[in-house]
Amino acid sequence: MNLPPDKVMHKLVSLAKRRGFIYPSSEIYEGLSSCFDYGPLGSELKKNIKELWWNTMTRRHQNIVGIDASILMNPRVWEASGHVASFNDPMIDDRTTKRRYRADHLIENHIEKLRRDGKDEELQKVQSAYENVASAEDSNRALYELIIAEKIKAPDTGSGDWTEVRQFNLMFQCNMGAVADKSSIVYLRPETAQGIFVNFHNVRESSRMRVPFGIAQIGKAFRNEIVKGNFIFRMVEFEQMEMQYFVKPGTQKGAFEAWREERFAWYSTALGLRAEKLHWYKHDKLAHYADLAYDIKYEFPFGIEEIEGIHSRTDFDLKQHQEYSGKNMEYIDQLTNERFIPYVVETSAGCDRLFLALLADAYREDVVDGEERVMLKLAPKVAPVKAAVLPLMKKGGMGEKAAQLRDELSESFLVQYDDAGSIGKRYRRQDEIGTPFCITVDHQSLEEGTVTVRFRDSAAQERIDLSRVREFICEKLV
RNA sequence: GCGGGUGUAACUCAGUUGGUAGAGUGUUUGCUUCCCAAGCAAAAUGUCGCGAGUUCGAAUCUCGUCACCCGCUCCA
Repeated sequence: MNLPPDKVMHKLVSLAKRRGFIYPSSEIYEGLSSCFDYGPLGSELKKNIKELWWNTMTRRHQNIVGIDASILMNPRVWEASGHVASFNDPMIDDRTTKRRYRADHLIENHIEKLRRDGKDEELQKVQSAYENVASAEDSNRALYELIIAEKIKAPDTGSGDWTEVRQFNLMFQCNMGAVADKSSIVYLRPETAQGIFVNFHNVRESSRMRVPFGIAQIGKAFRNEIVKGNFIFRMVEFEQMEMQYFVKPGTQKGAFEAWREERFAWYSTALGLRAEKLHWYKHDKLAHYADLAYDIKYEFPFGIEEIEGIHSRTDFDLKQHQEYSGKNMEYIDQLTNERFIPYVVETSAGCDRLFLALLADAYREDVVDGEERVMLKLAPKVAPVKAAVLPLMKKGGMGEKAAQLRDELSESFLVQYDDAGSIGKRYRRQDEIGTPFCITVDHQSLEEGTVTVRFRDSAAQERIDLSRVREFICEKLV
C-alpha cells in the first residue's frame, strides 16, 4: 500500500514513540533540538545493527580489527585533520529573498563563471583575491568585501542584498578541567576516523597487521548543524560505524571498488533493504582529502539521502599527522623493503540513519482477513524482538506452559510474553513492532507437545514440535 | 539562523463571541472467547508546550520563549 511520503514520516515518528523505539530527548523539559533517546525496542534494534556491522567487518575479514577510541582527543588532532581551519562554514544571507548561501561557494561559482566566459584578466584578479582570504586577519570580512566588490549575485535568484558573512563552527567546543581558559579547550570529535588514524601504528604493531589491513570503529560523533531535522536523520549527536582500510599507494582504486561492492551488498542482501530504494551517488566536487568518493543513498520518505560514504582518502590524514605530530607515519614493507605512507579507503556509515532507513523500509500497512494492520517488515536478524510467546487462553494450564517456553527461549534471544486481550490483538501488537514469529500455546500443545508458529509477513501458521522452537527461530536468524 | 506552519491524555484530534477540558484508539483489571484489532463491565492518565501580560475570570486575546514539521545550506 502506497502512502504519501510526509504521512509516512509522521506515522513513523508516532509509532516510534508509542512503542518505545525513539523518544524526544529530555522530553519533560521540552526536549532538546535534534536530540533523541532510543527506547527499549529502539536500543535493541540499534544494538542489532551495530553487532551485524561489527561482525561483518571484523569477523569476516581476518585483516580488520576494531578499536574504541576516546571521544575527546588532543585538540592538535583537529588542527592536523583540517577541522579547526575548515570545518566551519562562512554563511551569508540575502535579505530580500531570505535565502542562505555559503559565502565561499558564491565566490567559487563566480570564478567558474569568469573562466567559462574567458575573462582571464578578471579571473586572475578575483582568484588571487580569493586566495588571500585565507591569510586575511578577518576572513569573513574579506569574503564579504570580495562579494560586494565583485557585485556577486545569488546564482538562483539574481538578488544580492547581502548581510555580513557569519561563521558557523561545526565542532562542539568544551573545556577540559575545572578551570575554563583558552588552553583548556577540547572538542567533541566531529568524526570517529581520526581516532583510527592516530592509532595507526599502535594497532598495526599490537595486532601484527600488514598492509592491506583495516581498523573498524563504532562510536559517537558530534556536529553543530546549521540545519537540523528530519527526525533522527540529522542529529547533532550521532553514531558512526567507520572502517579505514590502509593500502599500498597505487592499489587504492582496486580496494575502493571491492569495498563499494561489498558495502552495497550488505544493505541489500544482509539487511534486506529494498534494492530499488538504494542509490549510488558519485561526488563530483571532492573534499580536500579525497581522490574518489561515492555515497550509498537510501530513498527516504523525505528524499534520497546518504547513509554511507565510501571515500578514497589518499594519504592525506596520515601525512598530516606525521607533519603535526612529528612522528613517522610510514609503513615499512619488510618483504620489499619499501617505505610509504599508506593510502586509505574509508567506509563510513551512519548508524542512526541506517536505523531510520530500516524503519522506513519496513513500515507497511496492509489488510489481513479484511482488517487493516500496521507492520514493520524487519528482517528477523534486525528485529528487536525475535518471537512472542502467547497462550491462546489464560486458563487450562496454557499460561504456565507458555511461560516455561518463554524462559527457555529467553536464554537465546529477546522474546516477549503476552496474555492480554484476544489472540488477534496480540498478533497485531507484535506485527507493529516487527516481531517475525509468534509462538502460540493451545490445548493441543498440552496434549501432544506441539505449538503453532504464526508468521508476521503472511499471517500463515505452521505447527511444530515444542522441542524444535528454539532451533526453528535460530535458523531464521542467519 | 531566516520565512511559513503546528503545539490540548500514551497516539490521532475536537473544544463555539474568553466562564476552571472532551472523543476515538491505546493502556490496566475482571468476565467471556480454541487463532487474527470481537463482546460485556470497571479504572487510570492533562500545570491545554513553558513564562509573563490583559481580565473578576485565559486552552481561547497579547508578548516572549522552547520544541516539532515544511523550505534555504551542509554532511554520517
